[in-house]
Amino acid sequence: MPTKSRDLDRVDEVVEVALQLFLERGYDNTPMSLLAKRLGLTKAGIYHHFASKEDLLFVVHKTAMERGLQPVFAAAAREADPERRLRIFLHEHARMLALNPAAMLLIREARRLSPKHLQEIKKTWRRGFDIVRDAIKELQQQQRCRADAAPTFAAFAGIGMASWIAYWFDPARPDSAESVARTMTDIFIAGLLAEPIRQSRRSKGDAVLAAPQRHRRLGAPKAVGRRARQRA
Amino acid sequence: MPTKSRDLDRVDEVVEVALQLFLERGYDNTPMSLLAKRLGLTKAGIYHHFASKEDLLFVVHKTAMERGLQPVFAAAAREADPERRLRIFLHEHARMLALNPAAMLLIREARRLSPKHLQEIKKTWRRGFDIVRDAIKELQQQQRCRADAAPTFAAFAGIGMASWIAYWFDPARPDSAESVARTMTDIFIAGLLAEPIRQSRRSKGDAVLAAPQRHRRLGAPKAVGRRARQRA
DNA sequence: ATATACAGACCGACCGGCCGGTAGGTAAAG
DNA sequence: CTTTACCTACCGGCCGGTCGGTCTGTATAT
Repeated sequence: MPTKSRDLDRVDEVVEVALQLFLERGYDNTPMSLLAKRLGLTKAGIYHHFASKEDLLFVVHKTAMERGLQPVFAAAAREADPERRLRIFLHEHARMLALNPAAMLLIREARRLSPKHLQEIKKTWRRGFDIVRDAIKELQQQQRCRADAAPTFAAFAGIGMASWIAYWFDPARPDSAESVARTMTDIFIAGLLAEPIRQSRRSKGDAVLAAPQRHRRLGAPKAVGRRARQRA
Repeated sequence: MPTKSRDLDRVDEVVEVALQLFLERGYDNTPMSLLAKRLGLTKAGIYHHFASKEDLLFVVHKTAMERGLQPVFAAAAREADPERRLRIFLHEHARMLALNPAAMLLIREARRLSPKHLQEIKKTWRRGFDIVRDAIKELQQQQRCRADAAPTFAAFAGIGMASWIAYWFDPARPDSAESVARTMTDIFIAGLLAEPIRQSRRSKGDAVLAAPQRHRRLGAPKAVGRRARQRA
């Protein structure tokens, strides 16, 4: 007796399984036929609910954002003090990524979206970034943190630190999520609030860094070639 | 007069163009036929040099690691003092990712490698991670930095902060690479060396964080479903 | 110096299979 | 009788990979 409410669930069900599959195998490497099989229906059945594969990816993205990022933004926005706001954002962002690794889809598969859809998704990312950067700006205006760090770079540093969690955190150990989030937030905030100590301008450490080692971008490496060993 | 040396170059040439293409379009989304066209030869021509597409990806990976990561490791390994070693590693790592965005392939496409190849590539990543973690451990043993941070988490924090650069840095503005690297390194080292100030155990800021907001992992969101608007 | 022999680099044509997507029908609910 | 939610059957095209062969440069025997 599949009625109205049951049908609505179907769409969410597809999104849920697609999210999982795209996450495990990657969007490009996930055929619609496999998704259909996992759902116990056929490709045509899915295309009854979604106009295209890319459209499905977009809905998956929106769902993941709503579930993962939006609560983090909301928690931070409630706080007036910039230091605490920053702390809350980074802490919640880190914890979210540790506990909800599905958020990594937002990082990995965003570029498979059509330009128009990508733009919409990026708008949300931007909102989060602005929360962090503005908090840092406020702290600088109130002379409560180092002035030698460009807010944009510092913001990317904090967000990146936390975002990287998705790449290494073991979801089987959710107990340590809190500890990881705490450690990262503490280090970042402490580093941001610290005096720029620059230990005795031109120390030995700086000397090494002052000699900018060139990075080759193109050009011949030694000899990487490996002949094909087929039809042996 | 294409002689011996010219032929060896061919393999590198393929790797170079493949690197570029995999980076721009993604491994799964790059047909061998396109790669062939860019090189001015045919698919069969490529398969004369490489046993399979995955094999090519592996060689591309090895090349990118040799060119991007290895020099960073080497620069850090030369330094005896753990603080300066850490500083050099993070600084060079950040600068490398900003100036050589091709390194992002190592992050993005690693999981398309076969298990055996993936394992080998991961070994190199691990070496870099150990350099950072060990430096932090040394600093703790010498009581030169905060003892409340697990070296593993702190290491991931520092590396993540820098690695994230690949996602946002604009390669068209290479002048700011140095500044970005400097900012991130400064913040991280300062935060690591800082006293764990934990402002008055159980302050208001902590209270918010102490109420761990649950993250849904699965389950029904509000109503994300969008009927397909095809065959309108 | 010329004929012979071989090897590596490469091409045109092709294959089996999969992939995104669709046309047309069916069964059930309202 | 219409709408919704599917399914069966299929299409055109692309994709990784292969096969048989060709061309070119070089090494060797005479």
